[in-house]
Amino acid sequence: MITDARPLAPEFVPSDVVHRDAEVNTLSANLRPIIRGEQPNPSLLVGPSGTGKTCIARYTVDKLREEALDVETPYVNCWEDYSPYRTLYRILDELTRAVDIHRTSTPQDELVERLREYDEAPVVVILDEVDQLEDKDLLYDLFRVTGLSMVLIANREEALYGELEDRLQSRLQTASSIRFDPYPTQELVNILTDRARWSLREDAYEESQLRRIAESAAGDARVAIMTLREAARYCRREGLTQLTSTAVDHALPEAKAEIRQKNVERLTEDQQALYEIVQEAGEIRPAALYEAYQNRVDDPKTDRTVRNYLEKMERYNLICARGENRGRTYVDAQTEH
DNA sequence: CCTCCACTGGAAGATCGGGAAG
DNA sequence: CTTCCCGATCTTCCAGTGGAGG
Repeated sequence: MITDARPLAPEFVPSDVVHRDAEVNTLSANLRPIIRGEQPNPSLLVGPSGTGKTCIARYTVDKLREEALDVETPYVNCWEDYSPYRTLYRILDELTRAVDIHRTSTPQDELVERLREYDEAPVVVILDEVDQLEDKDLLYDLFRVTGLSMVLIANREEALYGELEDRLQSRLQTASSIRFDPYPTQELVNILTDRARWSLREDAYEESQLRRIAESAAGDARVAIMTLREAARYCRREGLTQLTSTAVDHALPEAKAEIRQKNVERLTEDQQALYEIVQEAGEIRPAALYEAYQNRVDDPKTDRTVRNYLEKMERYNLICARGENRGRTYVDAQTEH
């Protein structure tokens, strides 16, 4: 029943976007100075996950490239490349293919210097999940590179601004921020209809099934599309030719589990042990957690290191830290409501 | 009110691994 | 080969926070 799986992939950018005209237009207008050879102010796309920020950023930047031929548009996901060094490396890698940059032994300052020297074309960097960047000073360096402009993407504006120093804050004042809200159900249905039309056999789905998916996705397009994909896979496994209600029911928890599983796999052995303990306990106090951890692994790290792990796992949305100081407990994000 | 103490998280320094330079 | 230098990771140290209990 699947004719083309690509439109169901998380990173797919459609050649035409729906329901985000205003956002696209604002972002296009922000970037327009590039065509005249001027440097645009940074743009800041803010909103919860699955509201189309990444998609619209990539889409708009691609359009810009069609109009102004020599624009480079490197994309960095700061969740994956969270250290300043890796972010810089990724940008340069996309710009120059980084042939002679070796993973270590090239100091960070030199990477910045190379970015400054790059003058072949104006550069628009998309920094996705920029609130996950652990050292925001890098933004300041990037702001000062002439010929480089930025599209910043963050879940919550406060999370970003809260950590910034004054000099960065004042720089970001000039940024125009574009707010993304969760999709209403009908818009999700339309998005799903497009994806289904591009990727599934025509007679394989009905709008009522897509609507069920849209309703359960709570405004999150990523969850909706992943659910559709899981449902289609389920049908293929079971040899069904039609998207059924059973398939949709199966798909929703599976889509969520898949997102979770991806995050767990990225953890180290120690971190996975911690995650298991929290998962088994449901809710656990710090001292008990550390004690259980010491018993579980052969060569336990110090408690301070464990706190760094927990912070990281919280950013991955695997666990939640509830309360402060003495009242702190760690909760499995899955059972947390 | 005050003191205790479990807990947090910043800062600085040690150590590791890998590539470059000598 | 050794030495040097880098980022990444982990440890050590510690000031700060706020709830519990005198």
